[in-house]
Amino acid sequence: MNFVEELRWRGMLHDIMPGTEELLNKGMASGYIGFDPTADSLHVGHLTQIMTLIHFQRAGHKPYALVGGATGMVGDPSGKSAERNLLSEDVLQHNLESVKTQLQKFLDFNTGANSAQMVNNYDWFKNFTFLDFIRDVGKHITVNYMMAKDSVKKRLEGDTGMSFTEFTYQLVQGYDFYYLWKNNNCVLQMGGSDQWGNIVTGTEFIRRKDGGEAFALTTQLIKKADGTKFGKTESGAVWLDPARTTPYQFYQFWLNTTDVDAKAYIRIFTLFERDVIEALEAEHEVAPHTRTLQKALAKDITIRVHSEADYEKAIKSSEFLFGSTGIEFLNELNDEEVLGLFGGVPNFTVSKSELADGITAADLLAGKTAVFPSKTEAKKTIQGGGVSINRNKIGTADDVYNTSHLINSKFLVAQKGKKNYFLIIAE
RNA sequence: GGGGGGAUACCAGAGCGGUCAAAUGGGACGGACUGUAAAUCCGUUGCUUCGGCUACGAAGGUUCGAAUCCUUCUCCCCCCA
Repeated sequence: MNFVEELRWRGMLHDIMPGTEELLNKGMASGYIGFDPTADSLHVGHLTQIMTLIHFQRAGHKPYALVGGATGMVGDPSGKSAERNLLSEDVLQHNLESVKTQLQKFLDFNTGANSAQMVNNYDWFKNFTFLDFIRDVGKHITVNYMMAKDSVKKRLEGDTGMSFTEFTYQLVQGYDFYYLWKNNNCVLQMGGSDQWGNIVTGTEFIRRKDGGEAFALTTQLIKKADGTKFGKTESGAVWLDPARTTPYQFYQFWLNTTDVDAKAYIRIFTLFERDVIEALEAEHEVAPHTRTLQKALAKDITIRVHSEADYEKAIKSSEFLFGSTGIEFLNELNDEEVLGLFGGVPNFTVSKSELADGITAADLLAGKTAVFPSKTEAKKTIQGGGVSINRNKIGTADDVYNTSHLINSKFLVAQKGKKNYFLIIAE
């Protein structure tokens, strides 16, 4: 398998330094991608980079996943219009551990010569003094060169300015590349297209300091066909951590992909071979309403990020919530089964005795639970016909609900819009 | 150091003494249509016990009345040195 060719047909390749492909075709090479621990979980936006590393390893090369214990302390200005707040060290440490654990799931760390390896740039930066850094690193790169970078230029032209700290980021990342090149024979750094500048600072530094040669490859920034940002939902980013985004929500996110995007995503986020993908597309073309692509996409990613069992559960929940099964179906289930079915759905608990006295819809959804952030908003949405309880549209915000509405004398199923379900448990 | 401009809701951006909870656009959310798609159209977009309450960078002041005028402060941008 030819790594670059693979990225190319999948539409993932953005930019590649001349000579990179030739080098990789010569035999096993080492390459890396860095992940800064800005949160304690990766999100779907990171998935492209993860896939790139996976392809890299599958093509017989040795992938390094770098976690940015050091770079995370500085803050990458790329793509950011304003200075960011620094994270405290203990938050960073916590994030680092979480991100490491997540990354470990995707690569093979025990496959002989091209086993994946995890490195943390804090290890080589922690004892690097400021004076040593400006003498050994800063001296080789001119400020003129650094200012010409897009990430810097934009901030200098903009009206928010940029701190020296963020300005330095590219040198810190550049040194990472040098370090891995020198000590681990790592000749290629990969990343999203916004990383091109930072990566090239690295290859430039390697050239100027040691006269060495290193390469760069970037992948397309994933965008939706309508130009909006990929990986966001109503409730924010879509995380890989099941505690932040449940497997059901994760599955739903992919299932809701538009037709146009699904064609691109199936290539980027799954490992299906070309003919398999083309067959799926053909099938989708004939009967788009069955959403073949979305289902295949959602299934594959959910299984790889979570598990087969999580996928099965997500499917069961989805089939019930969006299928033709009536709400009465719940009567046939015991409490455990109901909770399982709604496992991925946000749930709230209300006191049964309070419910016995009757609670208005507005109070129930905005006071006793957090389906809505305020009663006003709950009322407005109810007025607009956007809220249901037990699949029945709520007429007015003053409608009263009591224990007689409970399913299995325990549950209420609330819906905000068509797609957002909430389980209210009375106990 | 000197001079000038600015800070308004999620964002952009009007308003420049009352009729302003604040135009307009975007975004977001909801509805109709549909395939849990796209496009389109429609509605909502500070909180509320529906009496009001809190809001236009912060704090004071003038006024019957301030987002709008005055004072001080904070922050940002531009030009000159």
